[in-house]
Amino acid sequence: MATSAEVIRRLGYPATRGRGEILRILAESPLPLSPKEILGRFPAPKPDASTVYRNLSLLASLGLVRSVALHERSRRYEIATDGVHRHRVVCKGCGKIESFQPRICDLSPLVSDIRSKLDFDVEEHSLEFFGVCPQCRRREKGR
Amino acid sequence: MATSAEVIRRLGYPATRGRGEILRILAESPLPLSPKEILGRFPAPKPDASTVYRNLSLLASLGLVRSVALHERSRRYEIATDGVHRHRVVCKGCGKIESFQPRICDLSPLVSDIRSKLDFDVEEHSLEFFGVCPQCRRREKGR
DNA sequence: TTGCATTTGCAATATAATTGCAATAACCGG
DNA sequence: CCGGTTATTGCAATTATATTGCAAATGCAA
Repeated sequence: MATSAEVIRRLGYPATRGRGEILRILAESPLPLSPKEILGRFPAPKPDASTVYRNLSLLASLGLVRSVALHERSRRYEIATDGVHRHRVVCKGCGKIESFQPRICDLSPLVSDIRSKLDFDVEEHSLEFFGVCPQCRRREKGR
Repeated sequence: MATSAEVIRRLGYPATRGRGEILRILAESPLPLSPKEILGRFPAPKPDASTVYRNLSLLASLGLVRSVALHERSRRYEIATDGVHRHRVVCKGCGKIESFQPRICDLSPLVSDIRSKLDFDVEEHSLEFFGVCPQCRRREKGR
């Protein structure tokens, strides 16, 4: 099994400490993280924030991480584990985020629809759910 | 049919010029717009940007507009026409955005999955597609 | 038309992301 | 393992996006 350093090098870029740490931090997180959160989890010495931003852009362009848009001010990122596809559920009450791997995620009817109507080749999609978590539901009922 | 001013008033807020214009601008746009683009389409006298931000937040909390996250630096907004459900396709090459109304959008298997695994009540979802538009596909092939 | 509550414009501030440049770290060949 | 080359990093400045306090202006019900 290839280490993340090997993967980065094979793609033609130096495997610096920051790049390895970002991949490790994201791989260990069940939730997508913002650049600030990623920086917060760096072991000392922490790099500059600009380094984190630059590396996230690079890793995203290499397809090793993906950005996740949850209608927030800041972007989040998650590890792009090959073949593993994840979605998120965000609680409208408390903002809690849960990530899950769907048993099934068949959007092919939609993708064909897009193909025939708009002539776009769809390569990726991003699907997020918004709702109420069990805790907030109880709180709402209590009122 | 109720005017947008009536709808806003009925929800308990003064129907100011800015609010009406935002709803009109979004209703006339086939694509979701950023706050800056919305401001750009305002007829003179243009309001301050802060007014646009404040009103977008208010209208979103009232459910009259929805924010759309396309992995960009800024959020976009679209009109929340009752019962009409839309998705977007973004071209990775040129950034072109197309909006479409799916013939079918049945995510109920996923919603039940979320219900049983995470116990969240899902109320909304957000589904975006990323791919290559016909123009960019031709450009790529040409190379 | 008047009075009250809310919103607006303006300026200041906060937060997120990007950039230029000199110092530093990573990598390759020997 | 060592030096030379190249890319990256830290730092500071800058830009873009969004938020806030407050006095003046506006919306609207009576």
